[in-house]
Amino acid sequence: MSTDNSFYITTPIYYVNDAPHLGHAYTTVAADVASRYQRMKGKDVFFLTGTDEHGQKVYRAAQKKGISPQQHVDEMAEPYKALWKRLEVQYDDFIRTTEPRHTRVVQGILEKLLEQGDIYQDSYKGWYSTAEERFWTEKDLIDGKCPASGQPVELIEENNYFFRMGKYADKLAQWIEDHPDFIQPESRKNEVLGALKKGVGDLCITRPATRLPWGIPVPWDPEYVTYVWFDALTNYISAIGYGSDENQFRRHWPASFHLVGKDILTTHSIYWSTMLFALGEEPATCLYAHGWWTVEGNKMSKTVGNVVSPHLLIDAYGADAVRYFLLREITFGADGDFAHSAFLTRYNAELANDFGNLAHRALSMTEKWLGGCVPELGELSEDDQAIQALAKDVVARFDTHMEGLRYKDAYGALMELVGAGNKYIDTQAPWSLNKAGNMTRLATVMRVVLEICRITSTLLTPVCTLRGPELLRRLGAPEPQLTADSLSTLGQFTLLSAGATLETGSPLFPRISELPESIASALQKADLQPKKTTTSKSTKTKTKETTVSEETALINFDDFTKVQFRTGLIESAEKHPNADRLLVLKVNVGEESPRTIVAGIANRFDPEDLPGQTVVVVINLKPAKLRGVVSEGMLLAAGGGDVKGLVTVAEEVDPGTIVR
RNA sequence: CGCGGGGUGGAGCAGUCUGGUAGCUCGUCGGGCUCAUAACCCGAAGGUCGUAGGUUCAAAUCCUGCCUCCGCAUCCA
Repeated sequence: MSTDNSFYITTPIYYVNDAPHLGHAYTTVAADVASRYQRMKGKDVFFLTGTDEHGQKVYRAAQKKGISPQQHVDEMAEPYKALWKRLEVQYDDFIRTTEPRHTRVVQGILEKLLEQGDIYQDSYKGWYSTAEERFWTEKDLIDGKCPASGQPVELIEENNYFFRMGKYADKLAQWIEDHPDFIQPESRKNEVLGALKKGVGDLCITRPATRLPWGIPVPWDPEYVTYVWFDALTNYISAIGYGSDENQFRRHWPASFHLVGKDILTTHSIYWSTMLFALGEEPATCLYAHGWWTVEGNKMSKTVGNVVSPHLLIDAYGADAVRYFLLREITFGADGDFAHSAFLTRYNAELANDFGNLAHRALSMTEKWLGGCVPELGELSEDDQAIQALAKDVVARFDTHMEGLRYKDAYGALMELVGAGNKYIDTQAPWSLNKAGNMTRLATVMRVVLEICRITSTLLTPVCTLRGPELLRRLGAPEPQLTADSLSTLGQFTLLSAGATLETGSPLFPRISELPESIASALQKADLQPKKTTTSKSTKTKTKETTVSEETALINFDDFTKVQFRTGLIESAEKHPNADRLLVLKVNVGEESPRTIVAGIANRFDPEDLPGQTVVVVINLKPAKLRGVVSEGMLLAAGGGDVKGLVTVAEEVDPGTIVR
């Protein structure tokens, strides 16, 4: 059993084949801030992240590059480590699932579970697509073919090993009931309970090595390798010495928090918890599922994602600001939108105007009128006592919120103190005290403000890892080392040492008045309008975006003439019977009978609005079947994945007129 | 009947579990201050909390129906 002083927090291990993006950064920064805060409080912190390195995709990517899978994953793990460094992420360990210390543990667990009868062999039957190298269920198939490739599938029956997950389902349901804080946020709890109610079968945990050569071998049967979840989830204990260093393991387990994206909550709660039950261990204290970011109102995709590439953000705004925004902008657990305009607003309002400016005015007034040293704290007035009480209250509330990973609320509380500090300066009017020559009172007032800066920057240090300590240094305050006791004294106005030299310096968080050039051009490339703060809903959806982007490789005129365009008159349009985004159109292109054309424009157009419109059609495109309907051509439309308008002809022309 | 999340002053959100004067940030308007990063402080305008009904002394909050938006999945020739 871990001690009360232990704080063990994990991120998911990220799949090496993917490039790190904002989502990865979000989870990891959240874990980092929590662990830094707990470390500051004197907890025995262990912060684990890492990479998931097995599987078909990795194997194939390595083959493509002509290197060994191990070489490949060695290379691919680096971008993660590099990003964490730039983002000021301070993990205690970075586990990779190809490391012997991990594979050994997985194999050990397999053997243990086999021995106690929780693993058995059975046959697995399914439709296998050689082209896609994966199984499909009966209802996935389209016309009995592979839905992805259209290639034939075959019914394969193969033996595999199964974990008796179902055996532990009831225990898990009970555990969730008995531990109301186990799954956070609470709204997610019902999701998991719902999944449990639907029934939990056993889990297939192997694949034949012939098909999946890149995985952890099943120790007693070299014909098989361990399949993804069983391998990956085990990282949370293999990294802390399970099966090898009992003392270390007991010191940290059970983990305080597993941070996961909401998409992998169910697997984590069900697969992982039942695995732990089978091993005779408790699950983590809390499984926290956070939400997803959209970008400028759009879901993340490759192009859209570039707009918020973590490196781009760090270059443009710096790690402190990025970290702060991620945790401050949205409720941890809920979804949120990353809009650069919102970023600037948040940064300017809170870090630059409110906090940075508070520190700057405090330091420069003290320098100007009191010789640039920490002044003595005199007798406290009523106002002083009020703000002192607020400071203590804010520290306490901040702590409560941080313990529950309610970052937004924690920083909100901190901003209350900052606001109170600004107001305090205004009401005390130190400039008047200076003019009146009331230096004793002036000293006290400035001391109070400086102490507020100290308190704020101390609590901000876990998230603003650069400027937080920087301000403390300028205040002549030592690096914060809190203990459970000192947390209660942190809010007092007596911790700076009178007489210590202050350093005003340049503003800590300079205002950013314009969207950085790099961001603006990324937005343009991705064809995204930077959201204006005042844009109303109606204009947002109706605005026609005409930006043309994409540099395309040049083609010959000959190449161009290969594509035949004709005008086409839409005669009818109806919804695709089997796909939400598709419309099935009959289009007259000057031939005897109209063509059937399937178009992915259902998001934009209602079927009844289309008949009678003249559009431009590619007529010599190879017919293709889309969700069961053959499409004999293609409509031209403006917009990439997101259709914005059809290409039409201004003058009236007959159907079938050549377009070039 | 695929799964899930929303609809709260101009914008973005909190509050909904545990009914009881509707809150925060930004923006707008007016005023103040001058130490400061064109910043800070004060005040004001602006919402019958999507809609219809129900329960209740009392509903943003509980119940039922409906409308609507958005993710995921199938899918964008």
